[in-house]
Amino acid sequence: MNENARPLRRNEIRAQNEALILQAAETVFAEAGFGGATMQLIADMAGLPKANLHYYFATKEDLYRRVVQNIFEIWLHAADCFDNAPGPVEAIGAYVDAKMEISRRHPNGSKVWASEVMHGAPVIQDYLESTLRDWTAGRARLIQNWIDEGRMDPVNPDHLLYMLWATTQHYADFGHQIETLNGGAPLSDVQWLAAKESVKRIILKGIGAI
Amino acid sequence: MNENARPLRRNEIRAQNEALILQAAETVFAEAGFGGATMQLIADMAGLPKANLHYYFATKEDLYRRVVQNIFEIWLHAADCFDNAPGPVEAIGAYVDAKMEISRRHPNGSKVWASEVMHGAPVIQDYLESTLRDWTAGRARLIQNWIDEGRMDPVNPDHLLYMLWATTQHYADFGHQIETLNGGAPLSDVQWLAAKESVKRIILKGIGAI
DNA sequence: CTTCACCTTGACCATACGGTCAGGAAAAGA
DNA sequence: TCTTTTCCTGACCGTATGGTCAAGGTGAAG
Repeated sequence: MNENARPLRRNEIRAQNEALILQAAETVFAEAGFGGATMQLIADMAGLPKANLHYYFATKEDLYRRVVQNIFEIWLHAADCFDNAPGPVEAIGAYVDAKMEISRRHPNGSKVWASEVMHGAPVIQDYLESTLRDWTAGRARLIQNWIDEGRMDPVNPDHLLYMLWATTQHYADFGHQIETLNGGAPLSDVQWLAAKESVKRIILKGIGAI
Repeated sequence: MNENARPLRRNEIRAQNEALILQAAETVFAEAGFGGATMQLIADMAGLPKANLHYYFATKEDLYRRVVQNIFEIWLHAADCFDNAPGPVEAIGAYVDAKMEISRRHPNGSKVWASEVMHGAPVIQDYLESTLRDWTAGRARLIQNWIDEGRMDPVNPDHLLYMLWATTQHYADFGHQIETLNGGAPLSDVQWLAAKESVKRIILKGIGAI
């Protein structure tokens, strides 16, 4: 860090180090889980002494909480495309694209999120009960409208949303399994495109939107 | 354990205690992850002293390995319905039913499996590369045959399989999230049925099998 | 230059964890 | 009955972990 000679300003130091730590923490938490992650490992990966981590983040849980919150932001943001779309084909298509892109670009974030939820969401239960619940209810209403307008089959909106989450996040959370089945190589650009198209095609046709 | 007075025979003792420990271990590993789980916690949940765990399972990793292997057995067994079915509708329908039932009856097992894969499959990598790869290749060939016979759309068999895994396992791995969005209550019998039918309907229609 | 607030870090601490072991209890076999 | 094998467990050990702290370094403000 700070390879060039220019001394860093205060704000830069703080911002840069926090980002560095959060990045390293996301990786380590994703690879080892909360319990398996150690502050020492995160510190090594960030290239800082362990004590410095505790200067910026008081406890391991604080650090973890920040990591999870960051992911939740990204996660929610992906849903914007859902709102400004004229109909189910565009909305769901764009949503799948966005979430697949997240799975590809932020696989570690997705894993941390999955791990957190799997362990009973000890840290972000309140988010689930407020923000996520509201978001889900709103999108379910949107879907119901499309159904009422005859633009898609009468499917259960909740289960459709679960299906969208499941299929897209699977490519991040189970990326290692997919990679192994792909002969040990990560999916290529072409394969990612095929995955996206597969998911979109099957779901959109499955709900009678195309 | 051994509530009635009858003394247990050797074989019974061993079998009973191993089962007790494996059951407790599955729960704890699912709730806390490998790193977060402690032998003490597993021992408490099994109602045995910690030293007794190490009598039956030498190390924490041995115990974990056994838990994961048990799950893999169940997982693979669910695939039997795939083989003896006359066509895609029956095969995929039965497979979804079976996997949804596993998600409902063995949510902890599914979580441990997911956790293991998410962390790079340190313990069961060889299974992925042998048994699972073979299984997947065989099923993909089956699907390709159905496509060639014009019994379903020309979809990518691998991505279809991923979709089946993702959607069904989601109900176990993200069960807590679903429960929260369901007002804090577990899915009822009716809701589980609706979930199954939703998944089957969308996928089967989505691949042009119905 | 001086002062002050912020940043850095090696050394340290208490605790909790995985694992060991010796010695006793209980069942199986003779 | 006596012997052998298996099972049980409290007490213990070395280590690794999350977290603390005091002392020193460094950019900003006057």
